Amino acid sequence: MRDRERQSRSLTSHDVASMLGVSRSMVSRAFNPAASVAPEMRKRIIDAATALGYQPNAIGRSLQTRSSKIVALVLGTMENPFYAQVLERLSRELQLAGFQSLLFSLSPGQDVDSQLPFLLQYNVDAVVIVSASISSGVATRWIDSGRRVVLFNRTLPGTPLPSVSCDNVGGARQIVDHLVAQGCRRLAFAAGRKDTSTNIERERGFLSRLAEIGMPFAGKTDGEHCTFNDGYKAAVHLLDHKPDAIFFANDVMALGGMEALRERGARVPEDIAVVGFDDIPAAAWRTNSLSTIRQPLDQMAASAVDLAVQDNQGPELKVIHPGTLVVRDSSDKGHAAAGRGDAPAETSRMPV
Amino acid sequence: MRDRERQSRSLTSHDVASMLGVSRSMVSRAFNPAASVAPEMRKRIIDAATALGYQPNAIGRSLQTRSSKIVALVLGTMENPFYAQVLERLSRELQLAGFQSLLFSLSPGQDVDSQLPFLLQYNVDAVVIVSASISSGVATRWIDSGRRVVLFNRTLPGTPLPSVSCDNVGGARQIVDHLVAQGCRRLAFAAGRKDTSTNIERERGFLSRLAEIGMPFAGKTDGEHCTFNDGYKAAVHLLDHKPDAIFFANDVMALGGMEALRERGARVPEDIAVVGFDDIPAAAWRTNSLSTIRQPLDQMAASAVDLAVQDNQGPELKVIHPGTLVVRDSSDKGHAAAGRGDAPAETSRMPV
DNA sequence: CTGAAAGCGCTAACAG
DNA sequence: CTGTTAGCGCTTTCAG
Repeated sequence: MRDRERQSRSLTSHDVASMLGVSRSMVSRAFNPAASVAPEMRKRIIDAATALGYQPNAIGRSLQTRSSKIVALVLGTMENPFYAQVLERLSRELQLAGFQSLLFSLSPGQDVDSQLPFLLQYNVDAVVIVSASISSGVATRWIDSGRRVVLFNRTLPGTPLPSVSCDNVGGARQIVDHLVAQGCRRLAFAAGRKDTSTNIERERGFLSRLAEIGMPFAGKTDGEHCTFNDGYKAAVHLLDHKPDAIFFANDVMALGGMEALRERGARVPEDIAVVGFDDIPAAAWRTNSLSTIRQPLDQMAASAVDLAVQDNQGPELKVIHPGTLVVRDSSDKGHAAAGRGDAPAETSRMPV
Repeated sequence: MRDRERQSRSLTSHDVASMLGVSRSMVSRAFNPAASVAPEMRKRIIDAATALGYQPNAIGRSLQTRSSKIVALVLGTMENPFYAQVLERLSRELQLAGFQSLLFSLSPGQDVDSQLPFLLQYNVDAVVIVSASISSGVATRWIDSGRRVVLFNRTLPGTPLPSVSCDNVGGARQIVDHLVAQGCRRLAFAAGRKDTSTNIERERGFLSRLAEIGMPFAGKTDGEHCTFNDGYKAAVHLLDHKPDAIFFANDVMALGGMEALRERGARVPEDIAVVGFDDIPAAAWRTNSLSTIRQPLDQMAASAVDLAVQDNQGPELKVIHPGTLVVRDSSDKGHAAAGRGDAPAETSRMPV
């Protein structure tokens, strides 16, 4: 239908400009909605550009504008499927806002600091740190360099770094109330990594709510990591404390824990109720049917993108989204051993 | 210890050059190992640069060299945890080779074509397409533009696009042999999406091996997608055919299928053996203990990076890595109902 | 081995 | 509204 170039040298604004007998500035302006250009002029340029297959070169533009329209996403291991979801939402949300995502996958043990020079080299407009640790020294150097840093599901005490996270404290408190309402009286907590703010907050919420209602807690374990295996081991240890409910720091651990419980002959939820945190896809699989706190990923991703690239330097430097308690079989004594339908239990009962 | 700038304007090669009384060219050369520079001169420059905190700006360099040192990673949804692993390995491998990864997460139904203009804008050196469909028209346009396109776990018949994948046909054949050795005689196949090459190849291997050994197959289902739910439904349907073994097109489906089987009272593996494909982390969880074909991700990622950025324009345009059969409880009739140890079954028995 | 000059592709300030 | 001019930060001939 229309001609198409076959040369490998890419076109420049000069090419389309000279073909139309206008200046390079005009084709630049034509692609900038905010620039004032005669409507028919703009149309003529855009038409010619599309016919030729011309697209403004982002590298050239970045050099001039000092903005690459790229946001760096830094994350550690993705052993926890929750982070795969986070990554997906964040990058989609960024695309919607006209940004691209540069991915930095850190090897275990490696911290952000070592990769920072590379980020700087690419003039990224902002950095979203998802599941990795950053030292406060580096963080302030970043802020000084004028770039924005946003922490996702992490907070860094002592630095004014904007962050967005789920209400871990509130979620844990919801869980306590739910378990107590189910008739549980001996609640235990299986912690993940001690040095992550998510884990610390979930534990704090759990303990504080228990204290408020005057109920002693049955026991807790400290974990090295947050894996299926850690959950398994935690459950084995916690069995010594004879709990009637265990709150695991995240879903992956809870799944491991449930397996241990089943093997030891403890029925879930009749003998021991189990609740996790995150609402990963596997939690909804009816094999597991794990009660959990659902993190509002879409809203969290949107907030993160706002903080990273929108220039609403508003007051909300720490955005906290409430999570939703999703009650499934693992903690629902009322429905325990009730009849099951024909389709997998992807739908779940929500609390009233 | 050493002084550190606190200005937000970033340093340029000019800054360090003028401080040392040399030309900008020299500092550029100092950072290029291939350039000929007097050793002590290079040291002087590098020292000054590090003291100042100077790093060459990648955008400026890209403009000049026409190489951004960025590779685009295109992928669809990450509902299947296998792709999270793929992403992680690919980006790590790229970093090792000195490249950064630009991530393109496509919404369901969206194809690569629509995002292509953006990729072009950033002068990415190559594109690795992981789990998405690309039209052959677009593919050839890409090749014409001089950039390299590599398909990961996908092939696009009719185009000479380099690809790297696991030996799906061979893996499926291994599975048939294994199941037959276990005494199974009525093998069924639960397919995933009909339009993915992985699914097609796995089915072909399965059927061809059955034909070779003269064994009829017990039945198969066609899936719309590749989810847990699809596996569940497939298992329900396949039960009508009274199979004694089911090969699911991937692990996620197999997990869904096993759940359906358990609910219907079919014991795994005693009544029905189950095998998946991919070896996602959840397959090793002892809850599931799913036999599967492990894809050699590290090697596959390395190959993909080679094809994408190394200039070994060798003959191997289609790299196929063999998978490894991992036998776990779900297909191991010999060990079925055997005693279990104290630790989760992360280790697995390999075939002799 | 080093310096000077040119230019990658683009946008923005300044005139008209 | 449009053209001209001047760089963004870097590498790369080309001379010396």
